[in-house]
Amino acid sequence: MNKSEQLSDQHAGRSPHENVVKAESDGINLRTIAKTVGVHVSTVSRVLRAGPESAQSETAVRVLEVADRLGYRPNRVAAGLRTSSTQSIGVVSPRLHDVMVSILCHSIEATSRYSGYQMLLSTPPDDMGEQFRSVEFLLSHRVDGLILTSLHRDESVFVDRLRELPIPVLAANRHQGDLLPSVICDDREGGRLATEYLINLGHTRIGIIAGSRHASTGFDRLLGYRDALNAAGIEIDEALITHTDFEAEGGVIGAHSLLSLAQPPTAIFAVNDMAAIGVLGAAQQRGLRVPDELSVIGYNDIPVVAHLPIPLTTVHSPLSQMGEHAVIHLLKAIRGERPISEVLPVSLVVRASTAPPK
Amino acid sequence: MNKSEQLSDQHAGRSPHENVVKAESDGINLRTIAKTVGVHVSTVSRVLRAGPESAQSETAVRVLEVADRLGYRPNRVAAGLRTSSTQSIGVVSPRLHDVMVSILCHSIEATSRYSGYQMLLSTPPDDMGEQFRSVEFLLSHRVDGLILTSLHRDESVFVDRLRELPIPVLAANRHQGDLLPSVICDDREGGRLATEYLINLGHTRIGIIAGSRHASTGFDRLLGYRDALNAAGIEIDEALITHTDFEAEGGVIGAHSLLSLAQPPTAIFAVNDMAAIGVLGAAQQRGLRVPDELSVIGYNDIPVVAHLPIPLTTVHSPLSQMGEHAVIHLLKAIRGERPISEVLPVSLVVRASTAPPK
DNA sequence: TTGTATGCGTTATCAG
DNA sequence: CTGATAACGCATACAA
Repeated sequence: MNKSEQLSDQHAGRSPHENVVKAESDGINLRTIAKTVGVHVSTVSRVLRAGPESAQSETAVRVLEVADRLGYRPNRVAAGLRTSSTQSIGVVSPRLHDVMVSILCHSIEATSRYSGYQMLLSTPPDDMGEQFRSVEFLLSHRVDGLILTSLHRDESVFVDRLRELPIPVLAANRHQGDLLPSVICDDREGGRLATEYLINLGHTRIGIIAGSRHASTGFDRLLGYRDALNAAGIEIDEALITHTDFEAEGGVIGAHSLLSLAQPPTAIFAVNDMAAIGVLGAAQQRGLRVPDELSVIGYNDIPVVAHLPIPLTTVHSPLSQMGEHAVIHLLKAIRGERPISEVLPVSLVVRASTAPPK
Repeated sequence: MNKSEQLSDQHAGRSPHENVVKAESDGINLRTIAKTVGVHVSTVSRVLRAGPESAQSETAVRVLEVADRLGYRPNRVAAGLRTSSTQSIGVVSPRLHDVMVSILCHSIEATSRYSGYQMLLSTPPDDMGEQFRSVEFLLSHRVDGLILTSLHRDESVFVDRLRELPIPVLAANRHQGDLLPSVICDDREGGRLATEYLINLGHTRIGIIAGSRHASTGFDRLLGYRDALNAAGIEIDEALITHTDFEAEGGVIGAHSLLSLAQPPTAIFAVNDMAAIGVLGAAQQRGLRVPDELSVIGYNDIPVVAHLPIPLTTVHSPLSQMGEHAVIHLLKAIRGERPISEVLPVSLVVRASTAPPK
């Protein structure tokens, strides 16, 4: 598809002479080719842009051949200035160190690259002010569209500003009601699934570590938790609901706080896997055997949890699919289509960290 | 430092009128400002480029004020075309889903952004052919420099091509001898430290899961392993050396293969933490208690391993520092300084997964 | 099918 | 200190 990509093989078995050519290749542009072939720049531009398959004329073939030989690499910066399309998308994604986030970004990048787009990634601190600075930064690089993976709830000021931008903006992972088109996983249903499973095992006192208050993911999973308890006719004890961050440390702290209650829970639902790992650690510290004395359930199904000494029961979020779909939707919006939202289905993965209460 | 960043606050409490202005701000460029103020474009360019602190003349102040009011965002694409410097760096980093890699990229991005540079990230499959395609792709976007975090050993063809590029190229994490400047951690010393510690505990049969053969990290850590055994006068049993990938799955497989030996090891050194987690899982499956019946030591000290039910003894690699220094060195090279290499010191972190053999 | 001319937004050079 | 002009590399409307 892209000229320069196809050319890359050319250099594999090159002769000393071609080496010299290559050394000069920094400055190979349309004009160089035009001069070499003896045609006008615009002709070269047209031929190269049409691609090898549609090389009808004699000149076209010569142009392609010379471009190949000189190792021409199109200058997307110049093209971008002219067409005001840089073939790049900006991604604002705090907390890249979180596996869940890095898997998402991995997928976003792979899908973009496959579509001929370059990802410009910014991973600022997780507050909307910093995120908006990243947006401004990416905008100055004239990205064609934006994906934000870490929106905050109730920050309509920033969302309003995002909506005013001259390029399509898409939310992934976390959403903002209907204010921005989004591709997310069905967090509410996932929270319900996890809680319902624990209830079916016989648990009635179920603690939840609900993550950061500003994340729609944790918020929606908590809604699902309430849904399941309500459906089962179990009264909700607000003391069993605790908020922390999404790190293992938060899981440790949250678990200790829950397990120190007068009537401690027999099961804990952590709304992300890292926190669940922290819960496992806290249980160990308190001499509680998992799952016999405490059931633990996580969320997201990051790869490591299947390989823990006690493999974790968790809710599987299709993270790669979420990234892929986010890019697909964004590219459609860039091409002028009306952006649409999507909610991806999740599923429960039962492993060894859950059992009936004793 | 950057104009547009400072301006972002302007819109926080804007009036309806300014809203209208903002809606048109897509097309705000130097010419717009020049026309509004009544000066020439080049004047505007100079003033804006000089910054607010050096606003001497009356005109300069007016220009700045208008730029502010109109919400001017400099077009780095256009500037890049003119100056042939896009204020961006390309990063080729396969395996972004690996926490170790994502922490490194997180740090690279943060340092770049802090320095006014944008990171263009590509995370292709981990083979040099794909990586070189990514390089070509980034080159077409005219990045000012490149960082590669996943070089392969003995692929001098590709390294030669990298050396011929018209921009500075730096290796991070993995190196290629002295062929490319690099910022890495002291993997050989880390491997030695880990092995020496096990030897001092009394272990003599120490298995090693050495990762992929093409990674200098695993290779160097294996060298350190040999160093320590040699120094202790322990003969090296090649049967105790196994190669897998860097995933938990590989650790499981490697551990089972080692523990099935006629004379199984009493300790296993996995050259990365995820593999070590896999070893813990395999031990569990075989009913081996860690650390009493099997000592396990990992590598890198990714955050999760401190919170495992059996906190992992491991070698701490300064990953964030590595990313930071890589960017600093690369930016120096971009400014024309001679690129230098660096080897960062590592340290042993003793936790609960290691003990004397029974 | 090919050539001509123009402009994308910015910066740099030079003259005033 | 400011203004005029050209150029970066490419794409396109238009004319031939």
